[in-house]
Amino acid sequence: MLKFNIEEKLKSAVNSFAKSKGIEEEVSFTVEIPPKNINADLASNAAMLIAKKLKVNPRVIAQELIEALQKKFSSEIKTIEIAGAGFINFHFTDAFLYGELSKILEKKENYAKQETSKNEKIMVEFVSANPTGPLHIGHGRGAAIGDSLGRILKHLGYTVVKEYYLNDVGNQMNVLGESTKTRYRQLKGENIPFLEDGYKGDYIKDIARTLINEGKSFDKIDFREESHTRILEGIKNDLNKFAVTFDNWFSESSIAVKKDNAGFTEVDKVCCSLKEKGFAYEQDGALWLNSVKYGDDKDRVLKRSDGRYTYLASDIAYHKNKYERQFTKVINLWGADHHGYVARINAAIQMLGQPAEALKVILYQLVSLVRNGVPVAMSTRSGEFVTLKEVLDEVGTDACRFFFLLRAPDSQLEFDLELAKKQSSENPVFYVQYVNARCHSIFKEYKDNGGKPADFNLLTSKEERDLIKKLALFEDTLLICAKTMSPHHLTTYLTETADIYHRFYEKCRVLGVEPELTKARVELLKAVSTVIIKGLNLLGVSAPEKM
RNA sequence: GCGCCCAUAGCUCAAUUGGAUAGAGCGUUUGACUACGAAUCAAAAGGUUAGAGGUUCAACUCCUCUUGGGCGCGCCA
Repeated sequence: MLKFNIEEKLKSAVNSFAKSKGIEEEVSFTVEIPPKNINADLASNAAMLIAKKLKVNPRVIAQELIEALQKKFSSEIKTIEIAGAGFINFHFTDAFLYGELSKILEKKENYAKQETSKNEKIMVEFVSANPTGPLHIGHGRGAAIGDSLGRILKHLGYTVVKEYYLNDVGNQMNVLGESTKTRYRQLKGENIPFLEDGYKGDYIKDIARTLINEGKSFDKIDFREESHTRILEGIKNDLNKFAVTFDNWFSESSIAVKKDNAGFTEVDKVCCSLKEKGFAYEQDGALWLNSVKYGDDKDRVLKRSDGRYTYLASDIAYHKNKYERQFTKVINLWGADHHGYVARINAAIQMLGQPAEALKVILYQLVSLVRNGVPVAMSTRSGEFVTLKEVLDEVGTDACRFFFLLRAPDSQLEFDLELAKKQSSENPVFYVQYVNARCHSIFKEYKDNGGKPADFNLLTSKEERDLIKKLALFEDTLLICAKTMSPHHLTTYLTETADIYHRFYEKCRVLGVEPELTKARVELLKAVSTVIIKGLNLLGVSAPEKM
């Protein structure tokens, strides 16, 4: 992991030092930003780890290491010192920090783009909610995480495709059609019972009502198709409102229904091939996947004894298709309730000849919805759920996305509807957006009357230095997000940056001081604004100039 | 019963993946608008990181057990 673009260089220097001491294996030391109370820009535990291997006093090793590093990094690092049990603390030269600032100003919204790893092609598959009902609040969390992760990876220079897998075949679609049909007849006055396993949500009634209003005759209506199309349209509208975009919509029917010239679907073919390779076998009239072989608890059915394929069979064919499209890394975002499914899909992709690392399933814990402290059940079938749209209408896209991206996917998220409404003016998203608004009102007032370029050497206060350092960490933050597959580090980073900015703003006047200082500070603000706008953009949050 | 995830300030959550005195927001208390936006800032209070052991120079982080919660265990999707 890079730290101020310098960590890698430091690491190799330390490793060659270790080698000169007779240590052959890599020393896995860290270079980190020290806690706030430590007066240093970077810190490393390298000496402690080397000393341990050599069984000598860490502070002695630290002293030798410092001498070796000092010469090598004189342009970036001003001083190095020993602290505590043997930590090595680094202080940057001003020139190094101003260089980072110039880089942001020069590259603007392309700042932090990476040149490496261009040949890696990543797919992020997320949401993929069944088109049997509107998106609810849980889907929203997956949507926010997947979309932002995709944006971040794209910004880092990877080729990224964000995809939605549409489960548009299977029994559920028939149930959906029947549900609408029954509602239609009921609305027409027929006294018939509703289906026991039907979809009970009001949206079904709405569709039925619309169909009645459109006046088509009953026999001519394809209830299944009409329901599917309308619900999908609603899903697309909600995602659009939520600033979530997809590069591709992949339909299950293209692998499970569509046949080739010989009359086989992709699902047929992949099952057949698994069987040939010995990964699947017949038993009790069904076809089983030998997923135990790759660590699953038990084998899984691919094809039922009645001849119908299971969902898993489709999913394997789908993943085969993904790799045929040359993705080197496939990321799936699933709700935590699907975790039992991870082992079998992992097994399956290995049977397809992929290394285990080619698939990464990110499980996000479900959103537990609370209204005035009372838990609200969320089931598409019970019809008793809160839709994403409802929440968006209440709290807005920016607040909703920021809120979802504030926490790690692993943490369970409690979403109190009443609280979310109240947060309209206290939500941390405004705290970050306010930074950009403040910058822009200064830009509006400022008049650049030419002259010499800005002199960053005038930016000497602690507040300015802290701000520059934080800006220079933007790139690291994105890399951490990519490494941990979670955008929430960026959300935290932006909040911290906003905090440092607001403190700077309080202490340092920009307008009305010496013209040269004003000029330098305006440039600093341009860099702040660039990073804040880009950061918010990667989260899918707007950065208005006026609020 | 078996498996996965989680437990951190009154509440909601962080902690750069093993580092130095565990941090934010909300809430509470006290102060700051006659210069760039007070959607802000300054300060205070709040912790045995669920509990007990273990590994380590160093544990919120890794291992074991206990307790408490969420979820999953179908020829459903």
